[in-house]
Formats: sequence, structure tokens, C-alpha cells
Amino acid sequence: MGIENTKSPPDQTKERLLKTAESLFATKGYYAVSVREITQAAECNLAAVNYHFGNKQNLYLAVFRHCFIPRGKKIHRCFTNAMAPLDSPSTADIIKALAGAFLEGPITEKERFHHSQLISREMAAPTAAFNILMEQAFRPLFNDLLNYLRTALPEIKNEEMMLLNIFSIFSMILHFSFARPLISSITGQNYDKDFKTKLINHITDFALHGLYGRRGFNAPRTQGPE
Amino acid sequence: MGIENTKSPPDQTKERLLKTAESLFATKGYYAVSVREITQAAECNLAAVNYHFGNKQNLYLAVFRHCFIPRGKKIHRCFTNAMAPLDSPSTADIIKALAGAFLEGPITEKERFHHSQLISREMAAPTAAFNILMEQAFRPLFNDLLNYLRTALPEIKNEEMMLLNIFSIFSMILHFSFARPLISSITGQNYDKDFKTKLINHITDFALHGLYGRRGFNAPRTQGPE
DNA sequence: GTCTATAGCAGGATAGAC
DNA sequence: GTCTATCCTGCTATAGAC
Repeated sequence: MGIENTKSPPDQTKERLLKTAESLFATKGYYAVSVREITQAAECNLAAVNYHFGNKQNLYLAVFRHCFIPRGKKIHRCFTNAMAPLDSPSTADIIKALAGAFLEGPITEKERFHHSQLISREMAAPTAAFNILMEQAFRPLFNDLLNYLRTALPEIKNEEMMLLNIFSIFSMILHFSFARPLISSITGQNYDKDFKTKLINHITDFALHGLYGRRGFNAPRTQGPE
Repeated sequence: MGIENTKSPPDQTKERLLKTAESLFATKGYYAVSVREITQAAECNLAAVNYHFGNKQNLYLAVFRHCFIPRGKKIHRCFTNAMAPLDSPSTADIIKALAGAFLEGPITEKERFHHSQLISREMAAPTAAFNILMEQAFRPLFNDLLNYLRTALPEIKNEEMMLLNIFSIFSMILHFSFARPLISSITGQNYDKDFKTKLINHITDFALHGLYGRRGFNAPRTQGPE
């Protein structure tokens, strides 16, 4: 009597569904995943998806709203936190902070994988989630980045050139994040902590100096000098 | 009598199926496309897919073998043709030739779209087509590029650093090719001939000098000097 | 809020006429 | 080589018991 709801696990199922759905949608894509597969993996009933989210599409959108966006904000915060203590951040500081936030930020490897997969899927074939992603995750970060870079590089007056620069930086970060199968297959490298540090240094160096400029003040020396 | 096969349109249907299938697979992804949709768009019978290719999966693989790979070879040839007349190509020559081959190469805009979509889909979730793509398209081009760069940049002895450089260049080219919706949405630019020339110059400049190095000897001057 | 059962339909694939 | 007709599986979604 009166103990109808113990309140301890209020909507555990809903949470579990979101996590499971994100993992499957990210790995295999929306159409390749069935509601059956999700509910089985989440160890709940087939009808649970419809009960909690209405239908499959809403579950997909909920994944973005409740998993992707918060994680994007975490990454964003990681970036701004790295920038905050710096007085007049150099271009190197900015790029390093950005690459660091994405590649070593405060999320698990699995989450990082989900994040980049979902982004690349939405870029290849935008759905209703694309707008959520753009407005609530990409654009805010993009604007912050733009402001930092404008301060650090006041000589670049051409707005368009600045945008292209930012896209180039993003392209490297995204690519090293989501082309893992390809990169691992060619380099034979695992994405361990060491390799990721190398990547961040490489991205910073490349973005600062390109192929030419004397390299190595940031790059780890993997071979003895000379 | 004796005119059993006029030979004029021998397997028109098969060709049409391949073209249509590539377009749909590239745009929407394998699972999002049904055989019914393909055959309707190709204006042929539902059973044609199974007759000509056995099943849906084989059709997908056939798209790679008969559409993607030949196009990849065209792009590759475009790159090597641009390199051939050069005596001792500089890094700038190499990058410009590569970016040019991908972004302005001898294929239609639609084909370029299909190409980058299929690549990014296979990178996000590799299927049996991934190996075809890697072995018959990516690796050969990658090796040529590696050799050219080794000659142009003999001072980079660290093999791993060289690989990371190549991936960075590819990342930009791919990104500017397949993130069109995002880039157009932010810059407001159409991918017309003019913008693409700008992109190639930007990629070359960025890969050569990064954000810093004095810019503009390659970049078009869209604003008056000063 | 969770479950079973099932409606209703779209999917891939095949058999067999032409 | 092309078509129609059809099988059957697996899908989303819902109704209704608990």
C-alpha cells in the first residue's frame, strides 16, 4: 500500500535504450538497425521503444538530444577551459586545445567513436538531426573558435579565408577521429595514448606550418637526433 | 531468321541498374535503399537485380567494381598525368595536382559526389567493398603520392611523420568534397568553378604553410591589396 | 511501466510464363 | 532477358492484459 513506485530506478529502461541505440546507430547506421535489435541489446521489451519514444525516428533524435549534444558541450567546455587561463593565446594554443578536446577530451574512447560516427553519418546524409547538431553543437564551437583565431591572427582580414582555415583544421581532427580503420590499416598503429599525443602534435604542427616549416618543436622525437 | 541478337543494346539494363544503384546507394546508403526503389528508378523489372547480379549485396559490390574503381583510376591518371611533364616536382606541384585531380578531375559533379559519398560511407562502416576500395584505388594512389613526396621532401626521414602528412592532405581534400552541405551552409558558397579553384589554392597553401606562412601567392586575391 | 500477441506492411528473393 | 505473381521473412507499430 502506498509503495507503488519505489523511485530508485525510475526510468532505467529509457536510459539503457538511449545508450544502446546510440551505439548501434553510430556503428551501423539508422536503417541498418532494427528496433528489435536495439531492444534485445538493451535487454528490454520490443514495445519499450514505442512506449518511451513514440517511434524509431524519435529515438534517433532523442539520442542526439540526450547523448550527442551533452557530449558535444563537454568537448566544447574542455576546449574553452583549456583556453581560459591563457592570457593572449597563440594560434598554436588554440589548435592544440581544439585537437586535444576532441582527441583526448573528457569522454571515453567509445563515446569518441560514437561521436565521430554520428557526425560523419549526418554529413553524408543529413536527417532531422543535422539541424540539432549544427545549431546546438557545431555552430557555438565554431563561433568561439572563430573569435579566438581572429584575435590571434588579426592580419587575416579575409573572412572567407578564415573560414576555410577553420574547416581545414576541423577536417584533420575529424578525419583522424573517424578514419581510424583506414589509418590503423595503413600505419599499423593502435590509437593508444601515445599515438594520440603524436596525432595532436602533428595536427598542431601541420596546421601551423604545413609540410614545410621546420618541424619538431612540438613533435615528439621518435628517432634520435640526426 | 538468324537475327537473334541485334547486338546493339546488349545489356543496357545492367548498365542502367549499375548507374542508378550507385546514385541511390551513394545518396542514401545501402540499407536505406530497396531493390524495388532501384529497379523502379532504373525503369526495369524488380527481378532484374537478381537476374543480373544474384542479389542486392552483389549489386552493391558491382557498383564498386564497375563504377567506383574505374573512376578512381581516372582520378589517379589525372594526377599522374599532371605530374608527368614536371621535371622535379615541388611539394606545391604534388599537392596541387592531387587536389586538382579530386576536385576538378575529368568526371562530372554528380560522379564526384557519388565518389566521396561512397568513400565516406565505407570509412564509417566498412563492408566487403572496403577492401576493393583500399587495394584497387586508395593504396596505389597512396604509394605514388608517397614516392613523389619522398623525392620532394628528402629531409623528412621519419616514415610515420610522412604518413601523417599524407593523411592530413587527404583529410582536407575529402572533407571539402564530402562535407559540402555543412560548408555551403556556413559559408553560403556554391561549389561553382570559382569556389573550387579557391579551395584548391587554399588546400595547397594550407598544406604548404599552415595558418602562418605568408599567404597569397597561390590564393586568389578576392579583396584589394592592403 | 512492462509485457505478449498480433496487425499490417515492405523487404529480398524465386518460380515459371513469355 | 524480361516480366508477373507469389513466398516468406522481418520490420514498425499498436492493442490490450498484467
